[in-house]
Amino acid sequence: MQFATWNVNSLKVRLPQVLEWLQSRPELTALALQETKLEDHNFPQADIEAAGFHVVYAGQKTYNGVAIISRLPIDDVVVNIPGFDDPQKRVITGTIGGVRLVCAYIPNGQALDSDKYPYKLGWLEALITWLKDELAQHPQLILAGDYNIAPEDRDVHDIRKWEGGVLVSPPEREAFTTLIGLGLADAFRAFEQPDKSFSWWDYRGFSFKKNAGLRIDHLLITPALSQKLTACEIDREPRKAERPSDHTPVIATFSA
DNA sequence: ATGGCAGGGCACCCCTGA
Repeated sequence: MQFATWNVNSLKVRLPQVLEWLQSRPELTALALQETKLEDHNFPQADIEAAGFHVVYAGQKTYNGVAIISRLPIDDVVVNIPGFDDPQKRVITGTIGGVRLVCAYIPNGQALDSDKYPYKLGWLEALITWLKDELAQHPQLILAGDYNIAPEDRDVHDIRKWEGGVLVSPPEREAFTTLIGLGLADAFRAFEQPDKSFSWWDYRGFSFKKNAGLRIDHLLITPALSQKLTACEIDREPRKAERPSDHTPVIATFSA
């Protein structure tokens, strides 16, 4: 079993790359997508199903939007965070092969003095509250997505350029630590990894070429899945494509 | 310190991203 997360920054633009990537990874069970930027009536469900996949999605115009593409059926689908009134489409959850997969696009926050920053912190609080319930019901759970949080300084190419801003602020990192405190593990850090491993690079200033990136896309997993975890990697290849997303996929592999 | 790139809406300049 293999699960991945990828912020595609517009599925309309990236659909061919996503299908090509899925075909290049026949062992992948399911892929969590963020920033589809498509209203549901424009979602390319038929194209994805024609390629042999199951798919569920929840989107809106211009911003946000999430989806799960899977080789196995997707059951018990929930959109957004139950009990949290949010007009933005940022979460979709389903059960795939006995694994509860939560696909989340955590708010960016924009700036510490922006209204979007308290929205981000409140959003994280609501996610954590709801996740406690989900975890009680699903021993095998993955919180996959674009967290918009670089958990540690080693997840930032140059902390001096980012400190004092969103993605690295202490309250956000504390929310990440709270998630770990629920018993979740950062699948990527379960293994020794190369220094300067990132999942996002700015489009500007040749950031990818300079590897001036951040690690903000994560797969947090429950103890029952940690026992089965055999690998976790960031696939940098899609970032080299023409018209790439600024994010690249993160993949976790589990033994049966 | 600033802007730089990309996508989308909408109607070409603005918003947002990270």
